[in-house]
Amino acid sequence: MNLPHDKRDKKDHILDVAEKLFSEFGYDGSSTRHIASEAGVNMAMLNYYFGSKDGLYKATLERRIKNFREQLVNLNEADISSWEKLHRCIDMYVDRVMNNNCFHRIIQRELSLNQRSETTDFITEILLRNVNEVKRIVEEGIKNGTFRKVDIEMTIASIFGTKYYLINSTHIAALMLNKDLQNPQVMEEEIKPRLKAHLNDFLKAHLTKHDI
Amino acid sequence: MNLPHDKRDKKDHILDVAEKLFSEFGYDGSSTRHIASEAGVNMAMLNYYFGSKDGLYKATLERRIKNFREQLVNLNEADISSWEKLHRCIDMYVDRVMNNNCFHRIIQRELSLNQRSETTDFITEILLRNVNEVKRIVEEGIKNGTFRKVDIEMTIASIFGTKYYLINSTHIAALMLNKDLQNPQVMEEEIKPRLKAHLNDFLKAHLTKHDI
DNA sequence: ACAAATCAATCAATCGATTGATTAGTTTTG
DNA sequence: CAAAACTAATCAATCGATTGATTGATTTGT
Repeated sequence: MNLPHDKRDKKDHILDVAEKLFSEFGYDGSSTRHIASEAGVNMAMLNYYFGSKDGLYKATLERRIKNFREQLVNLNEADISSWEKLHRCIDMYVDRVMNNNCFHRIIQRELSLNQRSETTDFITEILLRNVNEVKRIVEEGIKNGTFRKVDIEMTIASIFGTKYYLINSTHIAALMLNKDLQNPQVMEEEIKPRLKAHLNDFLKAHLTKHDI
Repeated sequence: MNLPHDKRDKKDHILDVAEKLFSEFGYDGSSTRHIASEAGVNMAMLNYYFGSKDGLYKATLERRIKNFREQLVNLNEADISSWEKLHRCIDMYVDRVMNNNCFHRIIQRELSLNQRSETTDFITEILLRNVNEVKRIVEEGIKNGTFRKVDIEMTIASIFGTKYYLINSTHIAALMLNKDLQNPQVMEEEIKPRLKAHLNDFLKAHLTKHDI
């Protein structure tokens, strides 16, 4: 329960706490009272600042999504090989996901609920850009003969699914890897480079045209 | 709202409805009133049959888990190649997951919540068996020289993550694939064989010892 | 064989607790 | 002092759960 220093810090502090609790207990599982007490503020402040619980929820999402948008890079123009594009894309993507794993847990759960809302559509639209970026790179690589012909969509499912498994099935992944995935240092120094290495390694094997 | 014929059918009917709603809205998002009305029974019947909401929840899980246990096959003894073991394992696994995607959505969400409970531990234990089964096959394949040396745990994360992406990120996956993933027939006739083909294809490329 | 007793199944009504939200009043700040 | 920031108290609504009553079928007693 770190006490904030000024107003800006305070709102951000509340958002930090809310994001953490939403990621742990889900939207319905996180009561406004719980969030307020955990953040060390009066319950009414949540409505004062964010209007409603839903407003608070959306605020936690929009804060990250804004950051998301800024980081969107266009690798299309780059005069580099398809391999290099893929390599850089994975590098950026893994960094982004691993550094905001609470946020990604939230949106993952949001997408796994079948109820379609404006929030869901919004998130879907954002994530679809990542998908299409990777898709374009692989398609181009196949077209220019660099890559082997593979099931592109399923390949993408494997790429994105691998990181989903690591950050959304923490319990099992932690037992399997025998690592403490709650520890940020372990994530940063061990898991992140290992995930990058694996994705690059498996994509190399998967996309390379081996002996016919 | 199909009306059941006898008591057994009725309990099963309630479990069917509960499973569907839990998978759609989550545990906290599914009220007992909603479940009861959707199942066409009086609210009190849920407590009468299952003791509590939590009891109903566990009953939905245990019904499938029981089935899970029965399907657990030991591929260890089989006198077949590592490739064949892996192939059969994936085949069984994909079938099982795709045929019970509501159930798998529930347990996946359960694992993504950070709160450890007896239910969580129970599920973790079950799923860990699948992980270890695959792990053993790959380890053995590497040891006897059939497979290339790879990051085993990350490879497993890719296998399980791929299906996870398809059934838990339905919105995005559906847009990416341009398929109706809510349609059971599409899942059965198109997605399932395609996923199997992809997993086998990518694992072949990934685990084969190519030119040194 | 037949009434009495017992049972599981079901219902409407309602319980206390908790939810998100709001109010009216107080303190802080510029 | 006036606006912004904050609080305690309280709101109606909904939550999961329980109650007592009723039904229809089954079992028991004679």
